[in-house]
Amino acid sequence: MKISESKYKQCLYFTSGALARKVEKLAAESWKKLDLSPSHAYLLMLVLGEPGMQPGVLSDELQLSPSTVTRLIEKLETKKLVVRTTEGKLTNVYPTPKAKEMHDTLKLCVNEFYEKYAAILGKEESAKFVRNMNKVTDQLEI
Amino acid sequence: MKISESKYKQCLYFTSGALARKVEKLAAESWKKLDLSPSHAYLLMLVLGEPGMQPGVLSDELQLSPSTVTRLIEKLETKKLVVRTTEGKLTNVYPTPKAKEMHDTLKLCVNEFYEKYAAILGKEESAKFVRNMNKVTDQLEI
DNA sequence: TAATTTTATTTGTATATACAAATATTTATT
DNA sequence: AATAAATATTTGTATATACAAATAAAATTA
Repeated sequence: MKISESKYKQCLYFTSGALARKVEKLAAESWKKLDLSPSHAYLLMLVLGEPGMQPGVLSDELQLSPSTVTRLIEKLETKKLVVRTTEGKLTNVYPTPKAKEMHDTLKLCVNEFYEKYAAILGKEESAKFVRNMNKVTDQLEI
Repeated sequence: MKISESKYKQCLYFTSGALARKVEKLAAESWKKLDLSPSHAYLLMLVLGEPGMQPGVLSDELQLSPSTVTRLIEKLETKKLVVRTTEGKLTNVYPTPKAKEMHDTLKLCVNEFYEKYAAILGKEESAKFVRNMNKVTDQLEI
């Protein structure tokens, strides 16, 4: 059943949830070849772009709670993709050589994902839609 | 940090996830007084509206996987809000008297939630936005 | 009618996520 | 300097969600 046929099609809760789950699935496909979930992949890319980035900053950038970020980092650590160093109350997260080797492939995956949805929604359309979602999300900030 | 300041602000994955989490939080507030999560509340309202509704139909309406619907029903069962009867391969889900007593309050909660986001986003704006999200979600159907 | 396929539902298991509390460190205040 | 407050991170625990496999029943086909 399409969401536009559901009884709750006018409800923001359902609509945003359903969209996120569908996008999640689409994104997951793009990173499956690297055996990473989208969240892990995005975190890793942030760390590759700025080695030593701290959990708090990652949490801000990823719009995820600090505890979630810790959990994501832990998993990437077991995969030997990042290492943590602690000095005082601060933690720095660094990519391993193994992660660095993956950098180009990661970029390709981002691009593949982008091309996939842009092909369906249209480049301009999807860009506009994303901007609109950001606006709404920021407005809902309490 | 606002999502519009994040490095991934142009990414559909992040954008849709962040929005859904924020909306989830907003919705959860509205149902907290009934000690229900939004998903449980919506499922319950479907069952109240059409007693005997089957898990498969609920799964369709809620845009959730069948197994997730089973889990939601199980929880509502332990709260004595629904009961299941099985005949053959079909299952029917019925609201209990306790659930029926809650019906009006549930409707109020839906309304409160709606008013809350409509006040922030504007009635027309939010309706348009929701329609647009549905369109995108349906397009992403694979 | 027997065998096969399809359909409906549940179960086992895994995941991402968050809240609240705990820990540890730094900064500010008195 | 000692105490208090703020900050950064992690841990314990709980949740919603889904996939894949299992179960069971109904519908179709041979």
